[in-house]
Amino acid sequence: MAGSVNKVILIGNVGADPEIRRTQDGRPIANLRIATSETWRDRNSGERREKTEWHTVVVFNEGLCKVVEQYVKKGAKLYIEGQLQTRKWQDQNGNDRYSTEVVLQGFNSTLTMLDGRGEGGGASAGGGRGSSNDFGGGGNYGDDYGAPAQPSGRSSGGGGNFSRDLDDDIPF
Amino acid sequence: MAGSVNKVILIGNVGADPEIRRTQDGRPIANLRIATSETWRDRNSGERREKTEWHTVVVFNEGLCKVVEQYVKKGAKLYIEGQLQTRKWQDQNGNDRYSTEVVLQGFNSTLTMLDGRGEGGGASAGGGRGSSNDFGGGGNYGDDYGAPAQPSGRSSGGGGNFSRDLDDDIPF
Amino acid sequence: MAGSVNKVILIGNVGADPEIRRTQDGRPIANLRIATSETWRDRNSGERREKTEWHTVVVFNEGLCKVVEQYVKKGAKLYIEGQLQTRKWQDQNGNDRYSTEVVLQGFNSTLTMLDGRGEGGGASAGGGRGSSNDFGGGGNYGDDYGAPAQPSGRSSGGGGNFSRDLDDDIPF
Amino acid sequence: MAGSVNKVILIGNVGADPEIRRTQDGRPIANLRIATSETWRDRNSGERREKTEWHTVVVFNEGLCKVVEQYVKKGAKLYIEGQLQTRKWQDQNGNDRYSTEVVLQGFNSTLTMLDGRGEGGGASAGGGRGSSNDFGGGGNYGDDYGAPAQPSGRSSGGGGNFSRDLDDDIPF
DNA sequence: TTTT
DNA sequence: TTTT
Repeated sequence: MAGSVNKVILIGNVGADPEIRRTQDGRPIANLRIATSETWRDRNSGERREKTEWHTVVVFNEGLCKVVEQYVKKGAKLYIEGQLQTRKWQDQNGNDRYSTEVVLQGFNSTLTMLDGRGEGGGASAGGGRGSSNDFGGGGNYGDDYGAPAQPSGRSSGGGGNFSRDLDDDIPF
Repeated sequence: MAGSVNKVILIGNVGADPEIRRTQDGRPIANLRIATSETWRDRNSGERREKTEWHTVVVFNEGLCKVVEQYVKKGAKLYIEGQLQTRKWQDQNGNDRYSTEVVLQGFNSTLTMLDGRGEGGGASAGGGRGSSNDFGGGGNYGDDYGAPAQPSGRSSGGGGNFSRDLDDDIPF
Repeated sequence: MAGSVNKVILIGNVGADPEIRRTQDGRPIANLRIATSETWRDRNSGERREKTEWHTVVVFNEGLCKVVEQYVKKGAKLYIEGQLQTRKWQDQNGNDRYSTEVVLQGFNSTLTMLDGRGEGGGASAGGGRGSSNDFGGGGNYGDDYGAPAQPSGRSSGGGGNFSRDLDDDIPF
Repeated sequence: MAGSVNKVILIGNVGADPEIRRTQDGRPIANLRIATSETWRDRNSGERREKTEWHTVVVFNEGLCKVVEQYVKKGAKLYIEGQLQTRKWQDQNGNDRYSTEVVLQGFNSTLTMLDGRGEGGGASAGGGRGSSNDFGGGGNYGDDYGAPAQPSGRSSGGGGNFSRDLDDDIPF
């Protein structure tokens, strides 16, 4: 469809240390659970109330996976920009089930660490691909094909085909 | 949780005429299905490929429900700003199921019509509250409590007019 | 114009303690300077480079001004959601000058503190309107007319409690 | 600075046919003026009011420049995702002046056509670089280094260094 | 200078 | 399962 946009922006905390898995051809995939929550005061009782929402985030982007692997731990506060994607899968009874995830893949995805935790080294989001950008720990991690928007010194993406052929391996 | 953000931005087309339902106390709730899609050329085969993603959007906001009721039809192109929310429910076998929806509710939700279709009347998004803003059909529909951000003639929550007549007092 | 969107999202640090000023009729206006920056490695020299961008943020929203006044200090990390606005003014020689600012005003503006600093009390963003929501310090501060998007205990603009007790009625 | 975000999202109409200029080494730069506007009903007078905001958008991204060159005309409705950037320049009297622009450059920039105008051909956003994606007219144009987020068939960016050494050539 |  |  011409002219469509599918964007999710989250700021929240990671509920558990991320799981990193690998495809058959060696590409990493990171799974995160991120909590966002809202607090308000009930207009009748005056009590403070809170509601927490849990989001499943799946990182296909190689550079961002490295960042996740190296720096993201349980409790980390993250800024995430990705897309909504609903996967269809079958449960053990053969019934269709659907899981909706926030997917970080491709050029418009971002993951940024918002607290100091896990920093220190030389995180490389675009990393390992020769001319890639080397973002500092806790920086703004562009995706594998990405280059930061800035006046000079842009890197180009690496090659390689990508196949998300393991959808069914990642139940909700 | 302090400092969390949960935001979804979609631009897409409505797959069917919206359903409007009502709560026991008469509030409207609109359900929409919105499609976003991406087109790309396969880097191996060179074929053009497309992937469509369907999103369930639930509008709790009364003003936005009115807009949906009056103007949104199958095929309409919309800009949506809402939140991710996952509901737990039981299927007929008593098994837990989860559905993730884009919810439009509260102050940070928006629904804007991006094509001319369905316009014409005097849609009132803030409607029914006396001093509310009356957005024209196809305009930018704030929520029930919303006021457009602009320099003059702004309405405040409880009353009183606002005039940003001091623009010149705030040099760069 | 039908169907337009004007949105700025910033995460950055406050460069100096905010200035709060008041209009003749007593409304507060807060001015903030926020820095965002990007780091990358120059693809030729291999050097690490950084570019910092400074943004002027003007908060017209009363509730958010209170938050700024009470909690935001130099160095604070903020999430800001506002609109771009360009003001015309005259310099001392009578020449037209333009300044572009990120304006927080009206229903679609947000300011959220992303670090623990300056928190503690009972910041009230929706404040001063009786039934308003009372967000805790460091919470997600809706605007003056705002209510958090959540299933129950929502306040509506003019009155009446809201209960999304029909969750189960809206299967996927 | 670790963990910063600088993002502008606009939906608006193009005020005039875009200007495309070229750097000394042949790279295109497109300048657009985009209008967003808001309509509301004055809460005192009941009159309908409107305020239009004009934005200067500068496209450094080669792929997006091609799209602009081929498809974007006066009146077109666009979705833009870019960054805020303030340039310093000197006026004819040698005084410092500042212009703030929405810059489309690097991995997190997008330009999408929201109306049917100008469509038809085989717009190529990533185009002309071998393995690039070929988005259809009116599609979602990723940037030069970008690939659409989708399960398979991703393309990588081309090479080449980029230098925005012509800042001063683009006064407001 | 756009658009409705 | 996070965080305040």
